[in-house]
Amino acid sequence: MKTLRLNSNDRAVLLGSGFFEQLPAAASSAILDDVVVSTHEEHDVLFAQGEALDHVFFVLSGLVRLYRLGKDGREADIAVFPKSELFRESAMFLGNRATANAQAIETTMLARIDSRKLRKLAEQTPEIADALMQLLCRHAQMAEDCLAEDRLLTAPQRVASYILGNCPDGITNFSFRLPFQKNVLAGKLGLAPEALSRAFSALRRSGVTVKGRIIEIHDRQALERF
Amino acid sequence: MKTLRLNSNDRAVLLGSGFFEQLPAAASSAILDDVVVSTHEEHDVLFAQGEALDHVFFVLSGLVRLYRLGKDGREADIAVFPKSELFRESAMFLGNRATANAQAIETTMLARIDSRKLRKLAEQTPEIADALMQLLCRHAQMAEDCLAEDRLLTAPQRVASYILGNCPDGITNFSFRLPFQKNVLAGKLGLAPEALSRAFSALRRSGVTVKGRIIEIHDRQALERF
DNA sequence: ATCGTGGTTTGACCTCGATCAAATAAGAAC
DNA sequence: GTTCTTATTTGATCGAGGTCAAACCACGAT
Repeated sequence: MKTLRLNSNDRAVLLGSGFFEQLPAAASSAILDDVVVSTHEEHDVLFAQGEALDHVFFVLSGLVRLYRLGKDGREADIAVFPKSELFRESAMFLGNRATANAQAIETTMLARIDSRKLRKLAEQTPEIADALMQLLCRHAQMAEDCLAEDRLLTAPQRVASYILGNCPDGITNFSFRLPFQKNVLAGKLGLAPEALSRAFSALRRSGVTVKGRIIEIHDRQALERF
Repeated sequence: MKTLRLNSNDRAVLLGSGFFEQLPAAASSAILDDVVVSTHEEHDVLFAQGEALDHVFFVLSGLVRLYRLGKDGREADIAVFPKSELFRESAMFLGNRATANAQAIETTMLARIDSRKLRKLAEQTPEIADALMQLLCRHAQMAEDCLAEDRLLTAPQRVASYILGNCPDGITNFSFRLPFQKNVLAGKLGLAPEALSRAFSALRRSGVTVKGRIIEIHDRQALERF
């Protein structure tokens, strides 16, 4: 891990993200004032469950996986954060302790925002508090969705749901490229890689074609029915 | 469902809860100013997925279950809220739409706080914003915990974890009464009632005794190892 | 005490997905 | 291209839980 200062490109990425977009420029500047950037190699562990965390993280580039360890060593993914996502904002309000491990899935650059300072700024700036609350809700919502899907859907249904989430409404024919390895998708969906593979092949008869990372849909209806 | 005004007893319950406790009296009063109380019978549906929701709810008495429906009609519990819990605060920031169904598990009284107003007050009062953020984090955390447990633990382990969560640290011998039917506990843990029953009997050999709603633990260590 | 009703347990069976092992494909480096 | 390495797929097996049915039990109503 190397740490650097924020350059103007990084700054642009930050300001263009969902979180900062809705803030007045002054508020953003105040937050970004003393931000530090750190770089991480694939597989690097960013922090571990239980550690003290005094930053909130923003993914400038790369991909981060949040996961917990079972006592037998198995891993369960909680979330995957792509470029432009802010994460671990909730630690700020829960004693600054990490409740999960985080790992760089690929070469990753993070912006680190001092959490104490951010919290203080949130107290003084209603817009920041509001943006934080929206972010917290979004993340809570994602966890809730995930929980519901785990409990209600079979593996092929979860995969279908993931595909549909990446396919604009109303279109029947569509194709897109997975933003990460199938490996990672499997983890995100709470499946073993083998199960994901089998799920894809089960979806083949509903008009889903998989070539490497490219997913093609030929019949949206069929997927929705699945 | 009948609606009433807030009486002084209700008010005491509200003010004694984790959320209001940390607020200055003036802030609490402002929030509670035009709160309405509604009463619900066992099994009443409070709201359904997708409905517009312009209140945040507080459980004055009783028990509420939050759940989603699968397209085959199966239900998956997202959370169970006991007396003194505030819930659906996240809808406030996500377009005031319910993302799940809610049902009274037993006779229940709810205080309904106007969400638009609460959001406005949060903008003006940093303490309220802060309390809301803490609440959001707690709920996000619960969902995350739940997801991790679902993915990492077997049924008996989840039950053990639930029991341990109700047992003070450091004590080896302990007993408590379930705050609801086994039925409900099963749902909360993502299990069929039969599976819960079998889990309990699997834990018997680790020193757990179940008599009706009373759970007795005779060997904390054994439970932790499970 | 008796009856009923609804919660809980037990048994039998079956499905889904985890796991292990092995075969393939797909990149990356040369 | 060739080779090495790492992803992905496929096959075979197994176990955790879901589901259905039936027995059991508790407790309130009569």
